[in-house]
Amino acid sequence: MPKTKKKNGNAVDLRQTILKTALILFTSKGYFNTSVHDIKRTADISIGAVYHHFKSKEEIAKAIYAEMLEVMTKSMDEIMVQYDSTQERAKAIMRMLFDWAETNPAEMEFMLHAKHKEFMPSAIPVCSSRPLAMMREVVQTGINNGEIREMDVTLAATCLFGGMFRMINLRLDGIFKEPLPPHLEMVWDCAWKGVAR
Amino acid sequence: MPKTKKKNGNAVDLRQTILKTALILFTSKGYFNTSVHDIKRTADISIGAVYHHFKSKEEIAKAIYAEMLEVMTKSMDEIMVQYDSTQERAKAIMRMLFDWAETNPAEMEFMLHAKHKEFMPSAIPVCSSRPLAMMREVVQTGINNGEIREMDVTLAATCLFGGMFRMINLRLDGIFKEPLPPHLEMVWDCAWKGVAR
DNA sequence: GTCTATATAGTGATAGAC
DNA sequence: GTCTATCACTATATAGAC
Repeated sequence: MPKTKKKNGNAVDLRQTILKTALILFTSKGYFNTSVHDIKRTADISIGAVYHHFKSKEEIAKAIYAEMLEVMTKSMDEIMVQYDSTQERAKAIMRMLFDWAETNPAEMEFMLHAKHKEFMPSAIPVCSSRPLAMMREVVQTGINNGEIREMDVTLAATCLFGGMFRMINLRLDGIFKEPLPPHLEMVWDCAWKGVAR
Repeated sequence: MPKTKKKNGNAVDLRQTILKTALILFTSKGYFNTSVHDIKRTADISIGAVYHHFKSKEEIAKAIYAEMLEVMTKSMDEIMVQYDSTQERAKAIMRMLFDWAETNPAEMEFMLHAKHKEFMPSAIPVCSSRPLAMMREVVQTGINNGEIREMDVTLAATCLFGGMFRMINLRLDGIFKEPLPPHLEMVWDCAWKGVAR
């Protein structure tokens, strides 16, 4: 029975433990209200372990961000393959994000609600990220093929998805008390009516 | 010629200078990236002066917040008096906020974009504030009198104003490059089509 | 009411034993 | 690879002179 030095039981990948713990603290208390000592304490590990896996607190946040962006991009890609029309694609995106808000609230909070610029000045803004760009592309395609009215892409994308983003924020903040997925049809209907030709 | 001890020229109301300086720094660098020494330095006053007028850094933020909430409430009240229908009222609200985003970007940024809970844990959330409540009331009235489709108020309000809020955020972040007011008609049209009966 | 100087506490990060 | 102990620094806030 090989001995490792950790006092924790299952520290196969301490890295993931740190990321998970940090995410929870960052989203519940905020990045700046979370010290590395908080992370260490909550994860029940030493500060040396934290700094062995990440060179700084900011790097932890950046790792969370990058991982989440990758997952989102992958899901978007699948939607693009699975559906053809802008209407179907946009609705599938909305469904996916509503679902995630329920199943991965912390991740969603961190991606959609956090002010990344303030603690990860070097990271690319969410707005310029691949997933968001894909959403605009979906809308642009819709404008080109006549599914969506002629107008500025950014404006159209914002009108189409703005209500959804805000619903998610309200939900994550605990203002909206009910799970989002059952309201998909209604929110989608309002959004699509607004921009459809 | 009466002598005062300040080294600054026009420190009639140093309090306002502090608030204005703090607002700019809070919105440009973020609350946590702004130290009281930053405020002191930028406003070219002493730290003693700051702490004479405000008992803590958080109190400065709370003062900004309260002042801004009051102004917004007042403007909302005027809109309620000036217009009768939900359609007119909601559109007037949108116009007002679009205008403010251009004329008072820092104030708007602070009100709509900042994560108040993280640095003013005791302040009431924007969502529960008077102005936001009034927006929901406008929508509720619209549902009652048939201007807006039958549905959950929060949901309707979010669908109606969600696009607008997001446009403002994009604009304040510098993602959307053009002034918002000229786009009012388009955004309003999308929003209203979505929820109108 | 405004100033300078300082107390106090906690932060991000490192050193070096094991 | 994980630990403990500690550094260097910066932050908020206070004390007390003027």
